[in-house]
Amino acid sequence: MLIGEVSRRSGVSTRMLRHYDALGLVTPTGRTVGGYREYSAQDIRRLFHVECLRTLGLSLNEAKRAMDDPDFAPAALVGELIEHTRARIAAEQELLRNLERIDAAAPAQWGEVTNIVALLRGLESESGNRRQQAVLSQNTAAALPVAAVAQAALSEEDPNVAGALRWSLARAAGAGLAELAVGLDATQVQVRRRAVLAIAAVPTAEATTLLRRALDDADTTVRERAALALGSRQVAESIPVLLEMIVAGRSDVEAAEVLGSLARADDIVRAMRDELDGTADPATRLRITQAFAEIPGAAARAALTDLTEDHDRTVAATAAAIVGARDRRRRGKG
Amino acid sequence: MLIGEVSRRSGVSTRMLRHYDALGLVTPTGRTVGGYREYSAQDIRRLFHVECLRTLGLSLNEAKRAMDDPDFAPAALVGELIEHTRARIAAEQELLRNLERIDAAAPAQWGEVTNIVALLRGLESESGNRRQQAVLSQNTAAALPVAAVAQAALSEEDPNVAGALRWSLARAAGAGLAELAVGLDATQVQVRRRAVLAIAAVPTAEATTLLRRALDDADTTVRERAALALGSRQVAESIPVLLEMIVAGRSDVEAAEVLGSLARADDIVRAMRDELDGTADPATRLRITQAFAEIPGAAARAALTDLTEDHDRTVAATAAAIVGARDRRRRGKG
DNA sequence: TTGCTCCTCACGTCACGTGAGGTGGC
DNA sequence: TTGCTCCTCACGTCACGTGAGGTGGC
Repeated sequence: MLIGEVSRRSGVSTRMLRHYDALGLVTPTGRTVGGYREYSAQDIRRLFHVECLRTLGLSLNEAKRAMDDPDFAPAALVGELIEHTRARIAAEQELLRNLERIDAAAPAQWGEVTNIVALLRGLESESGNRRQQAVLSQNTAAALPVAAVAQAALSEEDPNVAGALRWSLARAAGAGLAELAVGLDATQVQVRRRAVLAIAAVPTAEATTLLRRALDDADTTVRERAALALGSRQVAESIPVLLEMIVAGRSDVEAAEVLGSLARADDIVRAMRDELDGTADPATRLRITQAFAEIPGAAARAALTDLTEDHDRTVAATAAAIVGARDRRRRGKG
Repeated sequence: MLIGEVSRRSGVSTRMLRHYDALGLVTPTGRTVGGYREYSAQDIRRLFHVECLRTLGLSLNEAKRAMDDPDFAPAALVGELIEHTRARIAAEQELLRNLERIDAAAPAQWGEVTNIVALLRGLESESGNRRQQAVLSQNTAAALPVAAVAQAALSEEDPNVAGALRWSLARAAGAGLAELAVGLDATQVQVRRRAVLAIAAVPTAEATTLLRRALDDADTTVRERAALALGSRQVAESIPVLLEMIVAGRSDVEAAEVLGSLARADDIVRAMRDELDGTADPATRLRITQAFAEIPGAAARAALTDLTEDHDRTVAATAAAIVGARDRRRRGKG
């Protein structure tokens, strides 16, 4: 069979058939009188062997060795090919992720692309300083790969870097919330805690909705972070958790401050008086008493006046001091 | 900054820095009196841009265009890069699957590898003939990528090719059963039907265990195929389904034959008499009567003798004919 | 004689590595 | 003077594509 027909049947170009001949990979057994290459059935079979090995990723030289060297066993090379292929796939998938993030950021110029790539690479750095710098050096106006930043915020262990990431997301005005929402459903508590902190920094209605969901979280810290954020947003559902914090003495000062900022003072005072009646522990009663200082209005004042006659002398003294301070403040204003 | 320091800081070889210079990609702004390349801060920044674009998979020429041509927008090229990357990943994953199948077949020589690749490619052919040929041309002694063959058997629509695949798997003496077992749990009925047929062809105890499971399948065909196979293996659990087949008139001849081959004749006869008493449909009663012909032993003979006096004249005549035939056979033997 | 197929030789591609042979500044 | 760095020129790698210029068989 002449080279043209071999090429047509095998799909290998005549150029490559001559090249295989030159390498000694597939040498036609004969030549015609005119000097044309003449391939035997055996040659064709050898050619198909070569093409088969090439589809597995062997180079021409490796294929030659595999076919000519009887000691060159397949097992080792196949194992190596598998390993290399896996590594290539992993690298390509990493590249694809980055490309998709760039695509999502919709950069208008190549300069922005460079910035995004620098950020993505920075976020993957081992050094906390580098990660920090990568986030902080972002241009405010530039396109941001929000999904990547959000995912980084969910897995960032360094508190400083995490803070920078939250700040960056907060500026993105709600973009990236979808990724953070996924973090709220994570099995790992740490991820949920990071998620609630990051969402709390986003000043949008969607963020508020997500924070409401976090109020039911199994983890106390997640619930309390959500409550503090919701309280600052004047969401009444946060009140029970905030009261719980005061009772338990966990971030009770912050919780009291947030409670005080909530508009529905009467409800809160009622709930706090219930808590007060329900416990005998002096430390708890004192914390609740101190929390009254943050609540404005007549109801809180009435509660404090009652407390000045409390049987616990420390509570009574504290209540008296707060009432005195309130009176002075009022007089100062008036 | 001289070329050596630039190279050390950027990780780009001096060779490539000169190459970038030659291409006009990154040209150092100045030269020293001695003719040394001198890179400015601006040049270095440009170099980092180039390297960033290269990590995205841009060629040097594309990077040059991206940086120099202000009309060359990123969106289109990034989209293209994403598409190409996806295509490459898909191709690499296909390659990986094949490599793993070859690895699992543990070929000792490259010739076997070629055979396996030819088989794998043949199985993926559009033409039924080619697929058929690929299976049949397998050397009996050669290493077989059983997993691939099993998966092909589960999805093969051409009945001839499917038969060849089952035959090939049956010879593999139980290898590939794990993949076929997965097919038994498929949501698609067709896959489960193919799975039970393929498993039925495998003459091992593990196959029998799997067939028992198939007796509970939601699909009638799957159950009946399992029952026929189990009956031939003398598994009594198949009896109810086989009886059901006779009653319903589905493959009742085969079912009766299998029932007859089962050793526990008395139990079967009792079950069949129960079925007979429970139905008034003449066609069903006739089929059951005919099925008695396949059951050896005294119990079947007694049942037939009773049936010669059945109020249905066709049933009575059939029973009489079978009893007559049995007597002749016995006399012939004696 | 006209197409067609085949031949050899050789350059181009792409992103480099690796010399050879020579020079400049400490 | 001795290292060290830098210079240019150029070949090699890998798997090809694409000619140029020429020949053989129908």
